[in-house]
Amino acid sequence: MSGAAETSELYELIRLIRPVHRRLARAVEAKLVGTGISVGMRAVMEVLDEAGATSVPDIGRALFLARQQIQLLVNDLEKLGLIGRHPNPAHKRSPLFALTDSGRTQFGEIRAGEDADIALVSKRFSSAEVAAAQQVVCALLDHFAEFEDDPNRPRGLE
Amino acid sequence: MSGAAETSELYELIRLIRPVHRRLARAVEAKLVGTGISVGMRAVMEVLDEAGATSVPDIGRALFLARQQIQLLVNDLEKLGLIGRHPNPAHKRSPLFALTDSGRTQFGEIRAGEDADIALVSKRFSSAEVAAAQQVVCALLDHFAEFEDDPNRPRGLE
DNA sequence: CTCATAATGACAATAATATTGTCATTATGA
DNA sequence: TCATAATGACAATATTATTGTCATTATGAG
Repeated sequence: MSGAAETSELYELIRLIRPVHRRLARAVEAKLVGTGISVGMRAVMEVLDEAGATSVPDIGRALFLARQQIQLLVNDLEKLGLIGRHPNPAHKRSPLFALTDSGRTQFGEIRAGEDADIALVSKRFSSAEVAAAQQVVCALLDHFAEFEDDPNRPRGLE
Repeated sequence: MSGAAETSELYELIRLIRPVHRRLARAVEAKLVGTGISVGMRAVMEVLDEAGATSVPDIGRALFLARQQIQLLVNDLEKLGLIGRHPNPAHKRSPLFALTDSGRTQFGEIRAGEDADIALVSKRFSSAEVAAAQQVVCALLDHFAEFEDDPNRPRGLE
């Protein structure tokens, strides 16, 4: 095993984050043209597909976004019939939202199209390389949470 | 060496990109408070620090941003005296911009502060791990360029 | 050299995303 | 019971990014 990485190596990785974020967003957007689904709406569908019925604030926490932002996306998704609301046993005013059959079908098609592209890249790398990338990026996410004034974080004593 | 990565592994990495981008931007921003320098202006300074005197369109290409965006940032940086213009032998109307002494000093201080944070993360990983991460993310950047309608790309025949 | 084409600065408008604020209502927990 | 936190709803704003236009200057093909 080689020694600790140089700071400059990680810095070069960080410099790639903004451009790659823009390009991924564009790629996702390109596959959504004509569906009436935005990138944000797709992100909410992703959470619901993975976690099942979820409240608006919890979706926000999963996506590191403010609940106000999520509320708008959820409203749009409900209008399109892609998600539906269900009683929340834990909170009378805050319903749970889950994908409808239509929503699940459409999201599956979207994901299948995306995976076709992702597979082209993933096959060029070993499992270990992708895993390392994920761990490093995840560490960045954790470390730089210190500057986050997350409006959704559960408030303890303060 | 293990075999090719699963698509799902790379997908999980991709899901981290947006949140980590936001957090890194916030972290950068936090260190710029009080300097009058924005994240965008800092990005331009980074290009000039690395590449030396550069024209506005070339800065845009380096950052994958439209020249119109760069022009605004460059105007602001010039007003602050952080960059200065120099004649461009290759183009009469398009001057080259370079960091002034003041700009170079300030950028150096900014980078030093950033590196202190980055070092805390980089020391947790091997050089090979960070290199793998960089290669994977770079491959994503390359691959998803297909959806890019880059307004700055040099036009060939079309 | 001439001329069509591309690049550039400048200005403008818009869109998309993200952030912040507020308030009435409902839950939660001490 | 009561102070505190969470939530939906509505609103405003900020930031970033994108797109459009036009006059001027370069560039390169012929």
